Amino acid sequence: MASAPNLRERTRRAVRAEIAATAMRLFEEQGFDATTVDQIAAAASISRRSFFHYFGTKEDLVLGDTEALGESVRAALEARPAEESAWTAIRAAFMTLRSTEDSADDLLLARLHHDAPSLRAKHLEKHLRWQELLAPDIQRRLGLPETETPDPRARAFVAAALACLDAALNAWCESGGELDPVRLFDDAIEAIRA
Amino acid sequence: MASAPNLRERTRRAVRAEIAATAMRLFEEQGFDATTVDQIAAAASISRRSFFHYFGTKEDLVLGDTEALGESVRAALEARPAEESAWTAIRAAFMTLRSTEDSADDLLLARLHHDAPSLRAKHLEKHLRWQELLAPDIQRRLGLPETETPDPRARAFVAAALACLDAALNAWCESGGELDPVRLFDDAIEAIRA
DNA sequence: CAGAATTATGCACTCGGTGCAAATCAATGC
DNA sequence: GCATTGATTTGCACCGAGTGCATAATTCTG
Repeated sequence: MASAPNLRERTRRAVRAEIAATAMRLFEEQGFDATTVDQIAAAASISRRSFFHYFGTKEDLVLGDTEALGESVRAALEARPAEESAWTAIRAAFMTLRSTEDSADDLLLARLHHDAPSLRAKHLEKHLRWQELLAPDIQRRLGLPETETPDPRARAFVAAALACLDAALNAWCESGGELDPVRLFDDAIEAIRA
Repeated sequence: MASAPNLRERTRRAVRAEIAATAMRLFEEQGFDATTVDQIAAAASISRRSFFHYFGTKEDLVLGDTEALGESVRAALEARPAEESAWTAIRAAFMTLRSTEDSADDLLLARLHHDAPSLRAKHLEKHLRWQELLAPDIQRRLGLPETETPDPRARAFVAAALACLDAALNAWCESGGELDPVRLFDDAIEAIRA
């Protein structure tokens, strides 16, 4: 579906994919910070300037399309029945993320996040963005009145849920993929609410 | 206390304070991102290179000493009675932060945080650091066994508490200092645990 | 006051990122 | 098939945050 609109779009996607692949190879070899954009561009046979036409920042290479993913989570959240509690609804919405990820190279991504401060920073900023996206629906489910700017309680709720998600994924990676991420997530929530 | 050990230390502190003051003035006038380090250095009658001897990054000007503050919170947390629950203990530890802050220019700081993405990023990284600092004590209070690397549940707990703190302070700032930050914080916790 | 230790400064450099203008190349109408 | 149009590629010059290094100025110590 939507495979070949025209040559332009096809090559654009292909080039983008190859840049990302090349970059990941380099990151794996030398680490994220030690790899420069010039190296990536050279390895992908592209000019430095063109690289920045495909990816706005170096971090974008490893942190996919934040906005699109956030929107999909929001859609999943709002698709849940209205009577569902905030926790069960957001839990279900997060579950939709699992399908897209391939556990094979997820460990690599996690390892990158570990030693690259700039990556962690952008990752957290992504969460801030999601916070704004998911807060309105959660606000409804918490029984709070609608407001122009999200209620701090809704914001805190979403941030806490994201914190549980991060902690779970982090522990899952540190275990080398052994532990069950869903179980870790549920345990984290349990710890907070107890 | 510890006022004048020698001239070196005294001038150092004085210069540092004046750099910070000058910078805040410029930030207030032009915004954080629009103010360059060269401007700050020039306005403080100091060389650009010397600026970086006083502050490692531009963000450090507005985000005080992360490590020291984190340590003080950790000390406050560990000073709480061992039987106290994780929530009440961490709440009490956070309260010790209130005394140091002067509500007058806190609103300015919050406004800076708002339109400066790099500041928000560093702020969140600070929280990550605190997470590691506070997790061990919380882990004990949650009745979890000791581990070398913190239990994800403890990490999630601390992150959630920090999220509540941030949401509360954020709402407090947006209200122009009208709302009660403690009340906001407690309400945020309540929303999560309900 | 002389020598050791800090601190201040200038300089050159790296790296991420952006604006601009010229060149290249695909899509479209004729 | 060809010219025009519009997007893409590229090079170039530039900026701003940091860093390493060597030198000069200054404070502390004997």
